[in-house]
Order: sequence, then C-alpha cells, then structure tokens
Amino acid sequence: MGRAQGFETELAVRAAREVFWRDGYAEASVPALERATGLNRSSIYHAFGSKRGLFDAAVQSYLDEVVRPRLRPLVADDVAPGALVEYLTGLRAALARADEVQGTSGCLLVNTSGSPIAADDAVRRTVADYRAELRAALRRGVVARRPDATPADADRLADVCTALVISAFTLVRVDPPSALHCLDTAVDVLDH
Amino acid sequence: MGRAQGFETELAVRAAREVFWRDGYAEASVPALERATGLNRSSIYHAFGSKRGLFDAAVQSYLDEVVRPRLRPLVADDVAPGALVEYLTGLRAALARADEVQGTSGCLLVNTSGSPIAADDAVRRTVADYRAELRAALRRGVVARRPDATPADADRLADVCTALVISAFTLVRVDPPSALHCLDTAVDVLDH
DNA sequence: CAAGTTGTGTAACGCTCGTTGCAGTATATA
DNA sequence: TATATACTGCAACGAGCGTTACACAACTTG
Repeated sequence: MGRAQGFETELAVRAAREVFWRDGYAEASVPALERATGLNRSSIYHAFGSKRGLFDAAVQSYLDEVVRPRLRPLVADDVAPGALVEYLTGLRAALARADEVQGTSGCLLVNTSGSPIAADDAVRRTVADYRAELRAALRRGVVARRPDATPADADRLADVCTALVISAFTLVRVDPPSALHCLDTAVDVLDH
Repeated sequence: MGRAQGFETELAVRAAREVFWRDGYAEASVPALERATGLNRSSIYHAFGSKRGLFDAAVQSYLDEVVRPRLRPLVADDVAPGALVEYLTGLRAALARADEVQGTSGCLLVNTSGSPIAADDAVRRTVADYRAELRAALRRGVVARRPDATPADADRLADVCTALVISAFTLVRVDPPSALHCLDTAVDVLDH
C-alpha cells in the first residue's frame, strides 16, 4: 500500500521526548525537533499531525519508559523495606548527574508546567493522574519501611515524600543544591 | 528639564506585575503589558528599557510588596507560636480564592520558572535567595511552635514545610486540590 | 509492468513576538 | 517667550514560530 515509513516511530518519539524534557513544550521548536529526530517537518506532520501530537506521544513514552520503570520496585506485590530509600537515592544521583552534564533534567511534566499547554484539560488530567500514581507508590514504600506506623502516619509521610520529590524536580533547574537537599530530607524524614 | 512622566511608575509596575504573575515571563506579551499598564510601548521602553527591565522591576515589587509582608510575622523578634500555622492557613485561603476567581495564582517566580529567563544568572540568584529567605522564616515559625524540638528536628521540619509550600505553589495551576492538601499536610506535620 | 498509494523535500504562508525610528507634543528652565 | 529636554503615539522592522500546499520519490499491489 505505498511507500514504507523510513524511520522507527519509537526512536523518533524518544528523540523528541528528550527535547520536550529538556526545553519544555513551548521552547521546543519544530526545527529543534527536526534536528533531534532527524526527520523533516513533512514527516513529523505526516506521522503525528502536529507538534502537539508529537508531544502527546512523547508524554506517553515518558510515562511508560521512564517514570513507571523507576517506580516498579515500589508497586511490586512485596515491596522491599529499602525500596523507597533506594528510589530516593537513585533519583538524587540522577539529578546530580543531570546537573553536571546539563542534559535532560527534572521532570518532563514539571518542565512543561509553565507553558500554556499545561492549561489543557487532557494534560492537566495526565499530570494529576501521574501525581496520584507517584504518591500511591511512595505510600507503599513508606509502609514497607515503617510497618509500625498508623495509616494516618503513613499517609502523612507519603504526602511529605511526594511534596519533597516534586519540590526537588521543581528546584533542580534553578537551585540544584536545594533540590538534592529535598531528597536528603525525604530520606531523613523516613526514619524519624 | 523637559516634560514630566505622565504616569506613576509604581502603579505601572504593579499592573505589569499582575500580568507576569498570572502568565509567566514568556507568555506575558508586550501588548498585554500595554493593556494592563495603560501605557504605550514607547513609554514602557523609555521608562524600563526593555520587557526584561520591566520584569525585573516587577520581581522587586513582588518581593517587597507581596512576599515579605506575608512573611513579616515570621521574622519578628518574638514570633507568636501560632504564626506559622496562620501563615499556612492564610496561604491556603489565598490559593483557594485564586482557584475560584482564576486570577493571580501561585508564585510569580514559580510561574516563570519554565521560561528561559529562569536560566538567567540574576534570576537564579534571586530565586535561590528568596527560597533561603522563605526557609529561614519558616524555621523561626517552627521553633516558635515547637520550642521542645532539637535543632536537627527543627531543621527537618523547616525543610519539610518549605517543600510543602513550594509544592503547593507548583501544583496550584494544574491540580489545585493537591496544592491545598500540601498546605494541610504542613499544618498537620507541625504538631506530630 | 502499470496504477495507485504513501512518505519525503522544498518553499512559502500568516501570525506574533520584542524592539526601534521618528515625528510630534508637552513641560521645565533660561 | 524661546529653547532645550523629556515623554508619547504611530508605524514598521526583522526574526521566529507552527503549519500547510504541492511536487516528487519510493514502494506495494493488481
């Protein structure tokens, strides 16, 4: 049925994902997306319809290939007692690394939150769902770590951890030491 | 010495501040700033040199007239035991109100953090200083509330409160209930 | 091999942005 | 009152944006 597509969709989405991740939606220009994916505008618009279509694919890819794999140890049937601390220290290392190499940094969705696209209902829902997912995972990590805690205490700890993680992502571009400190505080709080 | 300026600089800055606050730096267009201030581009450029100049003035105005007055009860010589809780509940009310009237919302600096201007060194420094100021104020509120706490515990509490406040500001545009919940959690954490 | 369909490249579109030049107006000083 | 100085309005600039139209190339199917 006609000519075959000359590129791997998945690879193109991943390349675009990095750009959106680094620059946010508004600052990720179509020329930049062309360069990153190696595609011509025509191919992008033919395959994804619009910049927004490519962004949506990138967000899906981000959640499926970046966020959820990272959270997997926290949503297993038997969460290890050290899983949450490992998650936090892993995040800390990732943020510190990103700070050094000035590459991808923070969270794609947070980095995009300043853009008018964040006002879009679909994006809002994605962000809210994502936050709930994160919070639920952290809560499971909390109860694995502190099986003695009351449900109310576990809830509070989960809320605090979630806020600390989000603050870390928010701060990493503008005040990296504070971002790392947030994650340290989260680890600290877990055992007090 | 020539013609006198036909407008109050302070009023113009305040009007521009609202626009930057609501839309962030990048999305605050010069035409929008003209409308808000009632000034022509010429007057803006003559008085402030550039959009950036007006933004810098707006940030100063924001810190001087919005942030610091709100923090004042927390930096007094004798901080009242309920000062921090009052601050947090006041913030909660303000965010809830902004959610209803879809007006000014969140924090000017957070709302601008997605913009490339956040990469500017001067802005980064301002944000880092502002965060340190906020954190110091919250810490004084913590020790007033919990004079029994060890310094390490007070530090931890202050870090947690700071993160919760920042998360609230980050979330308010995209997931308002979660933002309010952050502040509730902060109050909750203070007495546990 | 021919026909039809699909992907790719080039070029341009219309729009908005921040910024600037310049003429004109109003005011303070001499 | 004359003159120099400072503010304002109008119009346009050049650049970048996301998007589209159209011709051409490549490949599958009959």
